Amino acid sequence: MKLTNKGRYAVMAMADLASNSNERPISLSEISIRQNISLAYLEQIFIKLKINNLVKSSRGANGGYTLFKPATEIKISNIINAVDEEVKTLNCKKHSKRGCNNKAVKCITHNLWDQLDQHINGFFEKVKLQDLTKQNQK
Amino acid sequence: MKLTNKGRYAVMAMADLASNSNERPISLSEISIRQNISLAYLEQIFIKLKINNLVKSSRGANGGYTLFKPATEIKISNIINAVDEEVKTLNCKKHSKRGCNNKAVKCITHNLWDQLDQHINGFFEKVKLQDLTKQNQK
DNA sequence: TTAATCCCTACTAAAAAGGTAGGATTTCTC
DNA sequence: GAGAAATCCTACCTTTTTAGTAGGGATTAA
Ligand code: FES
Ligand code: FES
Repeated sequence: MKLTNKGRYAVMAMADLASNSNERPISLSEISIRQNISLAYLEQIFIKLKINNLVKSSRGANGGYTLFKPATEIKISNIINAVDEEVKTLNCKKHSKRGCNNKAVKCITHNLWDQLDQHINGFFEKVKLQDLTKQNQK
Repeated sequence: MKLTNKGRYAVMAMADLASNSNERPISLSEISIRQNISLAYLEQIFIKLKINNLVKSSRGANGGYTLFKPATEIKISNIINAVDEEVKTLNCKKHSKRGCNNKAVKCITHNLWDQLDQHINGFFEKVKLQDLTKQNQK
């Protein structure tokens, strides 16, 4: 399973966007400063967020990014998946009959990882971006 | 967060041990063949399992490993932790006041990762090695 | 026209993962 | 006592992934 800075940064940046936007686009340099993430790295992350229809961009001076849809409709899982950080706990291909280690049968721990997978993804499905905005932080 | 082959192998090997032992010690070469894991790599894993009192060893011919305590009393979290695969989703030090990125305050996503952490670790705490033995596989 | 901004591609340094290699030590069995 | 089977121990290595950096190009508001 993977969960690294890229995924964390993506969620941080989206939360920043959701917290600070009031219609106007937010530039990456703003986010870079507020969240202390390198601008060039942010750019790479936002390309993926854009491709996945989580944000839209406006170019040129005073440009920046805005959420593509309301923060109530964006799941954390959408963000994580967008930046290629799928939560993958299984070692084998999920929809194959074969197990890991090239065996013909699923291994003894397969069910465990499968359940964990559902457990984690269920969590990411439940939480919305809205839940992370300043307004909702206690 | 980390969850890689090492942790998976450790759980697999422990499940193998729990499934196949009838008092006599099980050698790593047996496990290596059954689970298709390199012997030398298994050795490294078992050193850690031993240090953490999850297995005990008997050296010499006919030696091998046995569970240190009943499979009903070994949690998956014990195994994962033993091989240094702690589930760590937070970027910052948990018990510090400082946030990630060296900020003085916890970041906007901190609570999310903290909850995820508890979610996953709760799962690993609930499941016992016994649940993975052949007898319990449907 | 200029500055701010997104867009795009390529490269790279450092760390982690996933082992391999080689030998030393212990203990059972013949 | 010799050999074989096993654990123990340390060092090294290769590949992949992570986490960026660098350098420019295209677009647009003022
Ligand atoms: S993880 Fe699916 S078969 Fe081992
Ligand atoms: S993850 Fe704890 S402060 Fe950001």
